[in-house]
Amino acid sequence: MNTKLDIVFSALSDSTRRHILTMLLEDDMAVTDVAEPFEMSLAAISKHLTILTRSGLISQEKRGRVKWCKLEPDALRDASIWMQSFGQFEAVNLDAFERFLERELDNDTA
Amino acid sequence: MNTKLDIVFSALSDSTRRHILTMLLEDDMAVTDVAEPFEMSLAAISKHLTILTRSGLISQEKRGRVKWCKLEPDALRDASIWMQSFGQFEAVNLDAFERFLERELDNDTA
DNA sequence: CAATTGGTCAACCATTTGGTTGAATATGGG
DNA sequence: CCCATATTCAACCAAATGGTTGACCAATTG
Repeated sequence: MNTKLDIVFSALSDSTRRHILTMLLEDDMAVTDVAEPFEMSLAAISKHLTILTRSGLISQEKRGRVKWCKLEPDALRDASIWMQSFGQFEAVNLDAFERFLERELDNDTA
Repeated sequence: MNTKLDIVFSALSDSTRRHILTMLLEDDMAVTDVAEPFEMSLAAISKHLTILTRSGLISQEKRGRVKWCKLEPDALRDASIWMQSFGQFEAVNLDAFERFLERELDNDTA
């Protein structure tokens, strides 16, 4: 069985893809620009973006010859609910989160 | 690179393993009892439990010849923080969660 | 001790994953 | 029209994943 939850968690289990998601927090981006900071082929990034799209975590829209990638944070909803249940986590502290993100971007870049 | 977050999300991306986690919400269980409801070999479940242990989501302790499995919800903390950032989800509603879990257990069993 | 129970290990297998490269397909600009 | 740009496709590859079976080891019980 391959539920939505499988697909979302599996999409999140790769640090390149998580890094892409954090980049898209800033703004929508074209595929080529998403690929720029990574040391891997454009085709590889294109595949990652396909996986993210299948998971619903981003959407892609072609305008002219560029394909724009847009974060779709609602896709995390069910997964987040599933997870929170196990720990009853308090609401997230945004300062702590920014520090966390910096750490993530330093340690976790492809 | 294979960060902690990779390992946790990857552990969560399998519905058998998520089902095991929900079983362990009830109580600690022996490996054989964890395996009982699944239509797969004990060895397969043993592997899943190893993956969950490596991820920190559960711990295992051998007492006599029985190995007890225990949920370790703290392991979800960083992952949950990471996820919440993308949606600023409100604190989880426990009733909604119970409905969600029932759905999960009905649809998502191995 | 012998037999049973609980669990893992090892070897194997099919499928998926994450990457590569080179060709192909739009689309836009001069 | 021709060329450059943006992106995907196709074929390939190595490694990881999720499962199987049978042998194995450890602990309990009769």
